[in-house]
Amino acid sequence: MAVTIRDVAEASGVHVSTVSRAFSAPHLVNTVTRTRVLAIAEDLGYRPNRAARALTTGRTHNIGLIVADIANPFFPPLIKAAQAQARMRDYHVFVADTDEDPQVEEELIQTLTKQVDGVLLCSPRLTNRTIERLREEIPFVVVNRRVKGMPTVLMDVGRGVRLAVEHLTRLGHRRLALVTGPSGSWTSKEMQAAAAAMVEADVTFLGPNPPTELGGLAAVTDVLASGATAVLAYNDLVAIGLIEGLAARGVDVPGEISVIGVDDIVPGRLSRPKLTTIAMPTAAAGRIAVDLLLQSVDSESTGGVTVLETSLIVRDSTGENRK
Amino acid sequence: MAVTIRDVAEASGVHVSTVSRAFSAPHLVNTVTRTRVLAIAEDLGYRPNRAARALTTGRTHNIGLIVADIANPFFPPLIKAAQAQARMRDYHVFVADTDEDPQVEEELIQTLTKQVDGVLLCSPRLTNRTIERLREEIPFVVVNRRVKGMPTVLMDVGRGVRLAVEHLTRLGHRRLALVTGPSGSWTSKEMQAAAAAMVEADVTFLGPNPPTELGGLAAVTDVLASGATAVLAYNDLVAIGLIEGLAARGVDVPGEISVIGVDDIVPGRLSRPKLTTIAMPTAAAGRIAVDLLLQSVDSESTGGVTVLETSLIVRDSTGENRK
DNA sequence: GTGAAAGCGCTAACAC
DNA sequence: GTGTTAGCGCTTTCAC
Repeated sequence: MAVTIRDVAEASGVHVSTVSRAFSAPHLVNTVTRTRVLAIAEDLGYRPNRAARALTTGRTHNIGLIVADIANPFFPPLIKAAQAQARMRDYHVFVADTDEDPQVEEELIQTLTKQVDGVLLCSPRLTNRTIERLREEIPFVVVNRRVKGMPTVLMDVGRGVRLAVEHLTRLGHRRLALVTGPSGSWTSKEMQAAAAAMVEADVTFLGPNPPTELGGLAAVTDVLASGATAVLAYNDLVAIGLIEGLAARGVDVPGEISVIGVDDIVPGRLSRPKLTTIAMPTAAAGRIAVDLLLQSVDSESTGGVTVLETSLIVRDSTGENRK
Repeated sequence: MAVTIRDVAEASGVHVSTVSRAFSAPHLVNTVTRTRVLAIAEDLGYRPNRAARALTTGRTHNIGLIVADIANPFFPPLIKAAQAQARMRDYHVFVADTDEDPQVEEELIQTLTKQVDGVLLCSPRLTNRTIERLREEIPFVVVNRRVKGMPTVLMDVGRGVRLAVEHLTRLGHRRLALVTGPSGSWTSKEMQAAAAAMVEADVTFLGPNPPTELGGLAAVTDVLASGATAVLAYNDLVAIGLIEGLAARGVDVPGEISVIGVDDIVPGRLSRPKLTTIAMPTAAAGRIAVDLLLQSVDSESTGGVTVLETSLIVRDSTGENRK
């Protein structure tokens, strides 16, 4: 077995409680004793057992991060940032993938609950009811979805949509299409609301669609039928599918139709034409969500909504309306 | 506090040890008692505290997964698969990102060690010495690197290279360039060895290069100077950078130069021309690595190398040599 | 400033 | 088949 607090105590000729204090309440122990104990601990390669500590303190120093799909390019930057921020604060993070299945999501939260101080829920598929019920057992922070009374991190896609529409109208586009996402998506609703409020352009809504390349591919016919000269897609994956589908029909992007995505995922930067997109600050969202979570862990904080700015990144998939 | 084993014991009028057994050794307890206890536990919403359990059993039912960079598109499918497999076996997984920093990597292993039964090291940046030393404290499985005496999961990129070269020679290419990766990369060495062994073609080695789009972009001049009509890149990111750089010089892919990548990441499927690539079975690697790890956790298994097949996916970035 | 003792939630001999 | 007891590694009163 690994070296325990008792080994350190024996080696330094003090009681275990003194060793414990040397680590978790240094000011309570004589400087000389402390430095000696710490030195011996270091020497022996002692590391406090966090799980054992958690048993008495009630703080595991772990958090859970639950996402719908790790492999969706939208999430990795968020996971990376959340994990980095957690590490900065001396927390470890369990990452779990629900495969978009609400039942798995609930099960995961349940089994994780005893081992973490809080859970980050990213784009949860659970009902609000269920989330509120589970909230009794463990603090949450929700990302990318609005849940009443719960700390929430949102990205202001509405602003991005306004910027995008302005960008397009400046390029002479008047007839726009919005290829929406899944019907349950908060982001999709926000986009629709923002687009509908714009008077500069005439926007047709096309959807709902799966939030994937295939979703975009399948929407091409409708887009063409709509007569729009510019399309705003639910996300970059859909936008890429759209561009691909248009190319297959011999329609040039941005020559004949302009396309804008949402998210700013890596493939969008790498595909050609490079995608103009509404950038979602996913890394910032991850970082901030962790801060909020740790904060709410030791302060019983009530809900509160943090909204992060989005921005428009103009690349090569948008151009002047030539019709 | 949440409901504990003691609450269940009281509510069911049995001793805690009976409740414990009802969960962890069901066959040792009378069927009637067991079902009653289980029912009451369910009723109370009791969930065994895994951390407390770990204290006595020595099994945390957690594993650690350490990767160099979560945001690198190569890893998410691996993480996803590993996590899914772990969940199937009732394990949770800590995911940590080292930011390519060996020191962070070691620190992470150290602090994780007490909370996990084993660690999955993906493309570790640590020296073999260090890994072997840390091996004393916790079981490892290493992915994507060869470490003596340690269970290892490798992907046979050599085979992929052979398939790629055959594909290219069949298309009439005789002068090839291999844009290598970072000097320390095991995969890069394997690729060089495999390419050097092919007699059908004349291969120029260009590198080392950073394993990124920028690395590819920067290698364009050398590629052009080499006179090669086809290029094999260290990975898809490099290949995409290469294609981009060639396009900037007015060189058409695959019209004038063919390009093949390695990995089969999402952006490669989405970029245009769609990338011909040597597909790395990352999901399978994650799944199998977890199995090996859990196996070695309770069997003191000695090292052993599992090699997974790669394959060539022909898409649109390769074509006939017209020179 | 330090030691002694109790206890966190659970499992694992050992009795009976 | 079930209760008793001890103890996993640690923190936290409470004495002294």
